[in-house]
Amino acid sequence: MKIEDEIKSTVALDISKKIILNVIYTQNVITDNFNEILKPFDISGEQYNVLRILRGQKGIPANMCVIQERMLARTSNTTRLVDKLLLKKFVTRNVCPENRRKIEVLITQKGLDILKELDPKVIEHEQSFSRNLSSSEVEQLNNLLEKYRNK
Amino acid sequence: MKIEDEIKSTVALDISKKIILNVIYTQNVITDNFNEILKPFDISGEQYNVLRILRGQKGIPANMCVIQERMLARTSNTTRLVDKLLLKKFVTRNVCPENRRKIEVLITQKGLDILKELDPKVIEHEQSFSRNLSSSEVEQLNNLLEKYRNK
DNA sequence: AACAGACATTTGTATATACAAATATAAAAA
DNA sequence: TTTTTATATTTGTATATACAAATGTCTGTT
Repeated sequence: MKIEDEIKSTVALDISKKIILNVIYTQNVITDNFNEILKPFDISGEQYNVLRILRGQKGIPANMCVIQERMLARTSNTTRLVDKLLLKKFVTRNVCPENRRKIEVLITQKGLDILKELDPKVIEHEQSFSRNLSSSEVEQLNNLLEKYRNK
Repeated sequence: MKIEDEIKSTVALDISKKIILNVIYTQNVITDNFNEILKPFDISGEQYNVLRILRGQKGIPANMCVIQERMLARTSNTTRLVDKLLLKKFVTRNVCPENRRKIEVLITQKGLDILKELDPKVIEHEQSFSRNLSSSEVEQLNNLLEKYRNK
């Protein structure tokens, strides 16, 4: 569906505006869809994102800065995000012995387990969208987005 | 900058995942940038969006449903959004005389004025991104996004 | 050792959002 | 006319987020 129809626009849109709306709207579709997947697991998209970062650390503890700079949306509150994960016992949190300003966050087995359970659903989610495009179109879309956003 | 670098990814990403991250990240860049523009005007992106919808009505009152279905992100709380605009006197709100379940929302002159002041800044914002692409690439990006998100 | 400045994280507060339940009105059915 | 169902919006509550200020720790300088 064209973006004008999605937002029931009555006037013709400038192409520059159309792209903006298209990117925002597409992101909404993706995340709404993804939240549906996460809902039964009682975990938010941001929390999932943090767990993924921690798994990617392969056992190396991550401190708050590291988590923050790897997140998609730089939130101002990594602390409370990790709090939630701690409550659910998906992570552990300890003061770093070498530098006590830092916090070492690690994913637990329980955290790894929930990620493992989610993995196939997440892959299916990702592919369900890219299946709409040919493999060269997928490449193109990636390149165009990267080129587009660079200020 | 490539998305892997933006999120400091250590592992190679699957192309389907890369697109997702690229769309989300690009949307973040766009909205962060846009919020900077809005900040001095003490108005949020959502509030701006509602004002645009109301201006598009060209004097025809909009009720809550209409506003909601034209918004990019279907928020569950149009009421409180309109409340904020009402406080700033950017809109008026009245019970619809024909159907008293409905609410008629109209943009005020003050609302039109702030939009007018924002117009050139918004256009510059939109174009600053699309200037990175040729006109055929802009078309392509639009088409690919529309094709991509359709489930 | 004492101090200044930088760094990493946390907390306070105000605002925003999500979701469910509640209210109010209208239209249709019994 | 009363009851039921649908529609439109609002409210309550819990959670999330943004931004600034505060806390605790470290490093280098005097």
